[in-house]
Amino acid sequence: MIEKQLKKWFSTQLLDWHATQNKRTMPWKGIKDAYRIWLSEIILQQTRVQQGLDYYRRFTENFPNIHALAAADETLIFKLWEGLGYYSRCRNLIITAKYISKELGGQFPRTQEGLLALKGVGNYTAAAIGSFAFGLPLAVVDGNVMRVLSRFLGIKEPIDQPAGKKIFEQHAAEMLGKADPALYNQAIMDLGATICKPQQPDCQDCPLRKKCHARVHDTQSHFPVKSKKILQKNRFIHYLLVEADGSMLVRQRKGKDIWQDLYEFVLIEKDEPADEADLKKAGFWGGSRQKQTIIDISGPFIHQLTHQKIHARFVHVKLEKKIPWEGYEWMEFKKIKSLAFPRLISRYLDRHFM
DNA sequence: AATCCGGGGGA
DNA sequence: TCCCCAGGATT
Repeated sequence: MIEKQLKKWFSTQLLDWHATQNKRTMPWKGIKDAYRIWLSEIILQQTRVQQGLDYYRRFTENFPNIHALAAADETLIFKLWEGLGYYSRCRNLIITAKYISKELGGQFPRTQEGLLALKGVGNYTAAAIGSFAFGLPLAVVDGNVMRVLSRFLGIKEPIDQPAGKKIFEQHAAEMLGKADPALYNQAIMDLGATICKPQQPDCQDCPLRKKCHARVHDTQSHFPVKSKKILQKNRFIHYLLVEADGSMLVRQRKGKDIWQDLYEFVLIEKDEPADEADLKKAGFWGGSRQKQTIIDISGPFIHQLTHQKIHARFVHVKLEKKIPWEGYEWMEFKKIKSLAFPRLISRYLDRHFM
């Protein structure tokens, strides 16, 4: 149980800092439009504000309201999401837009349970939408909040385990300044992002420094505690860009692997990297084909993901005419430009094609 | 509870 | 390199 006095001091200091010192500005800050708040929160999941800004701008320009998004072409939505990562967010965005537009008449749920029922909306996002749009007394718990609270209260529960996460949610709910939940939530996240940073926090500028456990004990770097280390896998993928008559072979990725719903070219994955001689053999790509001209063989691209290190090479070949290719379809250049590709591929395309 | 899902930027 | 970002879904 946290002392009432301490909670009061915490939120008072926080809100005073927010009103007088906090210079952070963002397009969605302070607005009450649930659609735009939801959109910004989905974009910002595990994504830095700086990285999300342009995506937010493009989405709001193309889809000014929930009905516009619900009625939009999926391919275009994915194209606008291209490069942002975590593509299931985009899939869920589409599902939720249609659901709210068609089933709820365009009105967002105004309760925590209703918000949590939306695809792609978890505890954090439900609290964010609920407090920002509707003033519900729900405490947001994101990476910023857990860092601030772990340091201030000296909480050593690991933030990357469900049990620890629950502890933080309980503390966050208790600390929440209920007079203005939206303002409080905004303030604590901004403080975490600009002052109480992961490395080298600016404690001298922090309004909470006098009673901060980590500051008092000079143990800022010990918080928050994480228990797991991420295992990484190496993958060796080779893309054959088959061109004929102004078209190329592509397919949409399905299944549980990375890049679900995005497009790709003819994929050959091996346990080891292929050398240039392999890449020139038709057999490497699955059988003998008609006469082909190799236009380009790229050097290795390294593409680093959270759980995987991908080693990729591209081979661009030209055929005299289009032939069927199991699992892939021929698509004109013009249409290819409207498809969403993984960053790995779009980087190659930017450099060699479009 | 453990694991997976992207891409980028800062130290 | 490593860390971590306005997390959530799946297994």
